[in-house]
Amino acid sequence: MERESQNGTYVRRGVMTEEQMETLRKQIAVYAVICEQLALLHNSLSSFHPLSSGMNPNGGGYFDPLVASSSAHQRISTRNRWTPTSTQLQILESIYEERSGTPNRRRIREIATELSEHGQITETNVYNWFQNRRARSKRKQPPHTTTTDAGRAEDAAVTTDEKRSCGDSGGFESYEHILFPSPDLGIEHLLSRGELSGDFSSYRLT
Amino acid sequence: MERESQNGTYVRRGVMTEEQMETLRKQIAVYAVICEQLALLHNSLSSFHPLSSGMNPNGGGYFDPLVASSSAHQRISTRNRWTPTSTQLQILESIYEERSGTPNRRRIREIATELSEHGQITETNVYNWFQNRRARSKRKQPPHTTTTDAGRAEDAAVTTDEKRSCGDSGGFESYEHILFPSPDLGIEHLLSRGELSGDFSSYRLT
DNA sequence: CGTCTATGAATGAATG
DNA sequence: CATTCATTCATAGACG
Repeated sequence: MERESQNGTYVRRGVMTEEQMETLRKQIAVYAVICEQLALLHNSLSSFHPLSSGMNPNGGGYFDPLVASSSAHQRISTRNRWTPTSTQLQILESIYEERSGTPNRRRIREIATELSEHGQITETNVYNWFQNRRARSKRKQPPHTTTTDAGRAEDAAVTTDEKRSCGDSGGFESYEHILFPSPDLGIEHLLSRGELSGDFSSYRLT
Repeated sequence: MERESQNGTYVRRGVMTEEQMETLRKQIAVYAVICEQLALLHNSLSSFHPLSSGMNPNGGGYFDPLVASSSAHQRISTRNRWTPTSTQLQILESIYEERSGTPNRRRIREIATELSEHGQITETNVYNWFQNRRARSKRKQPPHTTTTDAGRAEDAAVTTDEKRSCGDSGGFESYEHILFPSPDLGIEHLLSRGELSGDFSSYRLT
């Protein structure tokens, strides 16, 4: 299946800041979950009403638990390091956004408890996550202390450090013209046309 | 389990009208497209820092046979990974040699600035380079205990170092791989995997 | 063309 | 907190 990707999807390279990337990634994570849900739904529905999509001819809506994809060589085997599930990540990200301060011990515990419903997790994991998250997002803004930073000014042209440019969170508004310059296939377009909710905070997929 | 319906618009589990089915199918299709878009986008500007205008083989002994003149809008990129020019590499190596210590933030910046004379580079690149360099050289040399390095062969043998590991969360381990298993991510892919995090009914995006 | 290898990058955890 | 370490993922090139 080949996509169109004609002129429409042309994207200017080199215009996205690190922060924008993060926002994008979050959005992607959200869509991933949505799609998973839809996929599951689809699977269960398929048993009643087989669709044309190349599903498992089995019709049961089930799957092979360990599909070796084309280039995937992932081992589901033993890994000791905690890895957040996408759901957990989403929650963590939202929490991170709403309060920039370090969650105190109490808060950490709450978060850990909540997240444990979506997968294995410990308080230490949560703690570390916040530590790292903060430290790493901080590393991208440092050169902004002084206006008379002439010596560094030229860096912007070369290394193009991220410049603070987005203050919103979770919204596409600021980027859509960058992300989807094509007027016929923008996110806003897609969202507004369907019966599906266009707002993340209120969508529900029973 | 059965949703109480006040009017006919509610869906009772297991009983779906054709119309609802159609709606659902549309939703799936729409999300599939969105995800594709996001995936594509991700591929296009994968790297969080702009490496515009490609790698200029300026002064390097290398130049890409594929660099062309930035006309092929397709996905010319995927060439996102920074690759040091030979000149840069030499400098990096020499710096690494002279002070095996840790180049601090300040130093990194200097190096990056200097190397930018010989090609596109960012501080992050330099940072990563040293990071990797150190780690790599450490992994090779340390078995200097000589005689005992025979037992070192089994690296995959999980050295009983069971830290505070977490089992699985009943879902996938890393969301990113689910998201971008391959350039051709589509609903089919999601459907074929059919795996999801078990419960997703209560996540919120705020 | 498929596989292997070197290496840039991402990230959980540890250390000061 | 700021840095650093360790492990892993992903991909560009090399190789056959």
